[in-house]
Amino acid sequence: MAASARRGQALTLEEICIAALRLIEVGGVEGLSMRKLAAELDVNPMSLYHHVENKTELLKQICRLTAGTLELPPDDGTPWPDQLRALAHAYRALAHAGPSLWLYVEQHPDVLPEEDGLWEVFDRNLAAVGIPDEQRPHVRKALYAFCTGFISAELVGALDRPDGVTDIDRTFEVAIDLIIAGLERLSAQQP
Amino acid sequence: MAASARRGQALTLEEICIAALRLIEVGGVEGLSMRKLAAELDVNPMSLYHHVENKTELLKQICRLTAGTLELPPDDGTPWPDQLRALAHAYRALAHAGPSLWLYVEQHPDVLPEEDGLWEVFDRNLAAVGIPDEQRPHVRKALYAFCTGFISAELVGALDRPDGVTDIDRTFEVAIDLIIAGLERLSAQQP
DNA sequence: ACCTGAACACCGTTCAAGT
DNA sequence: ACCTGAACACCGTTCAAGT
Repeated sequence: MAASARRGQALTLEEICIAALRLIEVGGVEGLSMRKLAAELDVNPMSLYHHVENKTELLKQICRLTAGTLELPPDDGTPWPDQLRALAHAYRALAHAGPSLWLYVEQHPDVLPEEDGLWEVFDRNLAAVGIPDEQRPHVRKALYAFCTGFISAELVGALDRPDGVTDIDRTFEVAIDLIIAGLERLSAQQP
Repeated sequence: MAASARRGQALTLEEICIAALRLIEVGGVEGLSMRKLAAELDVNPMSLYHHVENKTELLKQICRLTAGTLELPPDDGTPWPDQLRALAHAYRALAHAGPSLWLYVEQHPDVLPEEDGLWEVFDRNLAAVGIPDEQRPHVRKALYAFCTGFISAELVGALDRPDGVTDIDRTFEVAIDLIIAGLERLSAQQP
């Protein structure tokens, strides 16, 4: 009674990841269970452990897979405000493509090896702004925090409530404008 | 075989909440279980359900309890940048007092009835900045998102990594400065 | 009114046994 | 090499029975 007993083909890691992603986007990360996943694949729950160390390791794999699809703005001569805007939009688009998983990554940043590309884009553009070296790591982290903070607040519904204003895309633009304005002002203050 | 069988006194809601808070700060919200909580109180797990509807309702109670301790800056004549700074620091202090619970609230904003006081402080000060009515809801949400975003990123450790810079308090100040600078610039652009 | 034990429907994961 | 069933140690919660 081998694989062919329950299913035609052998189980693959890719197959597992795809099914897991489907389950996650339906029921959230906390709605994913190894047993449900196995049922989805018509397989014994324990078979999964031949392809994946454990549940958190599976999640890590999936997170890295989707994080790799982030489209970073290239290092052409584009003015820094446009590059920062582009990065913010790309990040938000990625979040909207898989909200549950994105929220999981936000709370477990250690699942990603290091978001090198992201920091590079920030640094390159902060240099263009004219932020002094000493301040750059701080500003870089502030930008990161602002960006993830907005998206996270949006995804969990924290921005739905205080009023009837529902144009969240507009709010995002205003938020970006605010940051850019702040950077411009810091820039103007530099010698 | 009543209460006196296992414990001297009757079980109270307050007692349950305190024990739950202790467990949460030791092992995180996901480390809290009704069964462990009961063990901590030396009580049958099912006894808890006489004082609390279920686990999520218990969490809601605890969240509301601690959220009530946020110290909002009063509506005296203090200049708006100072008031916003004070609010940011109060919010961060609350988060640091109970990181796990704070992160839980951040991902489940519906556990709090409505953060009225918070929005009032924002609005009052944005009026002082001179932000036009039409933009105010957007800017208000942006400020909220930035503030929670920073604290959340800090708590989960997302700001530890990119470099050796560890003075996170300084980073927080820089982030606030950046926002204030942005608001000042918007303010200057108003007629 | 408050507490309890047994039970149900779930988890993740280990381990020995199968092909 | 890959799959499986039984088992272990956990969950939250219901329900009928106890005082």
